[in-house]
Amino acid sequence: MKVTIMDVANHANVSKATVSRVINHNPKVANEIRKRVLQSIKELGYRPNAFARNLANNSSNVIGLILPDITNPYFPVIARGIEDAAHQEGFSLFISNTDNSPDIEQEYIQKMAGQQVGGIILISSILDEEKVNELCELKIPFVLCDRFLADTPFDTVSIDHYTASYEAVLHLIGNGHRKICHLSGPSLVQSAEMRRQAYSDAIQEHNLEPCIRVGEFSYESGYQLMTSILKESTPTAVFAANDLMALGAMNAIQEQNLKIPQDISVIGCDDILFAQMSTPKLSTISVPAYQIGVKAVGMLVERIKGKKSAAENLLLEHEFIQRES
Amino acid sequence: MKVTIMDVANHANVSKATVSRVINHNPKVANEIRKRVLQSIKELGYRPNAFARNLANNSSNVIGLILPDITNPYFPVIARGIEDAAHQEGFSLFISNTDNSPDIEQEYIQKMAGQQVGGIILISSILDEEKVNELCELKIPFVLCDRFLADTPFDTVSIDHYTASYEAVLHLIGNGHRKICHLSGPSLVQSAEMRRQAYSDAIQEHNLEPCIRVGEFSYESGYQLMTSILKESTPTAVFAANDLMALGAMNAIQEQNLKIPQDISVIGCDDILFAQMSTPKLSTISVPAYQIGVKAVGMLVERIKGKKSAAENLLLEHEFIQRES
DNA sequence: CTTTTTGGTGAAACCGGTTACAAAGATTAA
DNA sequence: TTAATCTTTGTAACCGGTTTCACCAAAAAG
Repeated sequence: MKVTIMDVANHANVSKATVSRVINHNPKVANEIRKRVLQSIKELGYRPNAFARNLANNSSNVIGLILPDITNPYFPVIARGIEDAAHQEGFSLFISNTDNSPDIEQEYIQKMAGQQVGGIILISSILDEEKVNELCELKIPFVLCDRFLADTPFDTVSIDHYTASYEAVLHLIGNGHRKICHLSGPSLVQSAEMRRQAYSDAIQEHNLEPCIRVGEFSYESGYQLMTSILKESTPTAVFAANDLMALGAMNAIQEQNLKIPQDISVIGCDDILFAQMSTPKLSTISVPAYQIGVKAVGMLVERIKGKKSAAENLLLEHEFIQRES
Repeated sequence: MKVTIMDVANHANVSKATVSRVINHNPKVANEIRKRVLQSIKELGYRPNAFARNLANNSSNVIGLILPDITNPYFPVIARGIEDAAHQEGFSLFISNTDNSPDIEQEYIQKMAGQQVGGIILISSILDEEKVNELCELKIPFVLCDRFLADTPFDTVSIDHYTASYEAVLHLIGNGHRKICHLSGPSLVQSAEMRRQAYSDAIQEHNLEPCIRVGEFSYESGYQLMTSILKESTPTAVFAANDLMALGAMNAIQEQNLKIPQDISVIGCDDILFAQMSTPKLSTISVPAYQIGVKAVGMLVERIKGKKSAAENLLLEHEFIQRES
């Protein structure tokens, strides 16, 4: 049988109120009694029931994390940052994968809301106006991470995808490349959209020929898109929307016995662990994923505690990392 | 203000009991009234309070996952399997990283137990007798995943690390290798221990010279161990305790301008995503990580529902995957 | 030596649900 | 027509905590 606060109270010969006070470090409990209660708690192996507690003070110490796919190497780093920060703040972490499906995303948000999470960190696939309104109606704190609409009423943390990508493409152009392709992510994903836009703008401003292929944020997709490109022509550089695609593209390029970077340069984005393990090592845009997670929790907790009013839009620093590709 | 069951009851002109019945799909509610209640729920945007619910029926629909590090590419796959299966079964998922620290592990187990999780899936770093006893006293269902002591009172899911590793080493020996090194994981981690043992046994049985280096389950560690080995001598094959180490070792080997597999063969373990992306592609032991996760949830849920008595020890099939290394 | 203040404690209400039980109305059997 | 039964609904107790408030004893003040 479970031991309840009542058992402790009886065992220590006090009322449940007193036990509760001891648990919550309420200072106005006589030292002697406090000791007795603590002793009883030990002896009985009492653990307060979190449900009852949360119910009584109408608060929750869990936050939810909804992301596309923990299996994609970019996200575990964010997740880790979130988890570490959350535990630091005394929160537990729910986690859910959406596979970029708006329906699943919706379902999980509802589910978490129903589970009384204190707030949700959302790395959303697709957030349109309508969706945002729905979220507002849930009356739950949200922090949007990594990707989102320009004008949301929520707190956000991310990097400046546009500028980062723009710089990367500029870097290629500066190195004399004139035929630069872009492997883009799913057309509805905001971050993919911004990278694509940055690429287009940079290309246009230099009067170059754009070449965009849209696929998934995966290794296979990168491989396939690149293979299909190589069937038609041979660019001198590729800018991929993320490292996984870049790695896939590299594989496709090498299969055609082309040399990287001599024949084709490749730039990725995210700087996942494996960017530095590939041969040649992948040049990429480094994203402070762990920090994004940490900051997201910081903002969310502030909002949960009601310390914030206006929505904050935080952009962290990115960095172009020149490696061997 | 939050909408409670009472608000709904008033709005629909019934008692809270009836509303509760409607929510729980209790069949004995008149159709007309059911409709009215459902209507009110919609209109008021009512969401039942999970804390109150769990408190009332003294049950929890969340399970906890404690693992070493979600950032290690092997674990997200297990985690994904767990998450998918958990949601399928109507459970939510808590997640925590221990970094292989027994203390942190202990802390998180306590925390989850205090959060009233229905059960815990533990991918534990170190589980000795004493620790196991502590877990037993928590009176919470546990499923041990991937690594554990031989004789635990808990359900377990894993592969046969020993046999898998033994076969891999045998494979190398069969290919004529006589100088085979082993890069091992942390000395206290059970799975590392079993792989090491399998290596030792296979080597001894063929009267070969063992060569074991102990490190971390990381890329850097693999790199360093291999570098130090190469300073002393040049083996013809390396069996690494996981793919990350194998990849690190490959990097070290290639830096010395040695060819894989011509000069040195490398075998890893886990078959992480990047095993197939490296050049050359890494030969490895494929572990059904996703399935491990799924099975773990299955067993845990059965136990939570009290459908099991004896502890079950499940071993899933592994497979040696011959690639290019 | 009263009177007021202070500090510590317990009784009871409350958080938002679930559920055993009683009761009322409708239906069926006698 | 009346008794027996079955449905459907409401009342109230309960889950395990937190917290307000009243109360009492001891200390401080008058």
